[in-house]
Amino acid sequence: MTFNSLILIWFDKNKRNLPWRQHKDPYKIWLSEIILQQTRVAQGTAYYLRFADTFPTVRDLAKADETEVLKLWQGLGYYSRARNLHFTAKHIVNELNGIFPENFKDLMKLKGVGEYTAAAIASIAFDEALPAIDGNAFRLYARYFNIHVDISSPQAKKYFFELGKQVIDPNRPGDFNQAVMEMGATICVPVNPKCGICPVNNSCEAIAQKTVELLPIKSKKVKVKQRNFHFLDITAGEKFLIKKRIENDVWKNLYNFPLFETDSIDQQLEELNLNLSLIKEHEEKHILTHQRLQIVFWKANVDEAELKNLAEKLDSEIISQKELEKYPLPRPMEKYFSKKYKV
DNA sequence: TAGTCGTGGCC
DNA sequence: TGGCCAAGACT
Repeated sequence: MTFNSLILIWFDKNKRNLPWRQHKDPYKIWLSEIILQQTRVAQGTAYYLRFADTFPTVRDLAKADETEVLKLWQGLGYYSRARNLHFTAKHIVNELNGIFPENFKDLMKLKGVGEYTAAAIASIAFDEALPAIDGNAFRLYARYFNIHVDISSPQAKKYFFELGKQVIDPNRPGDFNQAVMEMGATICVPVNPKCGICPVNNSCEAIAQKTVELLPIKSKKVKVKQRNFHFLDITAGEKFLIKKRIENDVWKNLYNFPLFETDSIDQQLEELNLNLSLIKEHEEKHILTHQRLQIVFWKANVDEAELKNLAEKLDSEIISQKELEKYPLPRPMEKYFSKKYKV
């Protein structure tokens, strides 16, 4: 039997019952694909259910404020996905008359939709026979065909896309793409792949050549930058300061305490002529893909007049605990508050 | 095109 | 523990 018929048979028998597989609504397919970018099904599913429930149609999403969308996205990471999701929803409603693009070429024009996502939506929602090449597809194809092309090289995408076009099942392109991904996510996993129960182990070239553990080849390594964050929890009674992150940096358009990024918080306060007595409340390191953040939470109790004064100086807002439900927060801030207000 | 963007799970 | 990686896209 051929590669595609074997994995489709396997998929029909073993596919997981995931909520976005219950319909062909392109909006919901798009929503699920954006949420699942660089995200495991186990982590993304709850977010998908919340979004689908809160915004059942693209018009509902377009009507929302970006802050509301980011709040619902809080904790999922890669927040540009949420910003682009919202931008694109408005674009579809306002410029495309609320009609979702129905082919790969037009889907590619949407912000936040690249080759993978366009192919996934086109194949799943509109039966267009184009391969969706994600990390799973790279790995499964690299092993099955014993391909030693560096998947972090620019040519790799094109190479695997062309390969995928040759093996995709034109009658069931959406199921084929999902079968490839599901195989990669559950059988052909990066470490200790389950070759013993793999439906294509008889014809897998990497098994034959004993190269399974070597593939796929990926040369690019990430450089990790070290940063020191000092968050200031400046409170007067129930109120404290919070500030929107508008710069192009991590957590853009989310909110955090007034922040000083410095080796010496004392020196920083002196330079700004701020006379604050700070108590170290909490310290932790927070790991991001390209950054290692050393975070210190400082607390300062002030009176209401001083809080107002500092809000102006630090370009911040004054809010209270109850209002936090509207403010999207980076994970460390979320954890800090959940500890602070714990019963 | 190389760097950047989160969080969590696994070994 | 630390490194790797996940249904990638943007600049």
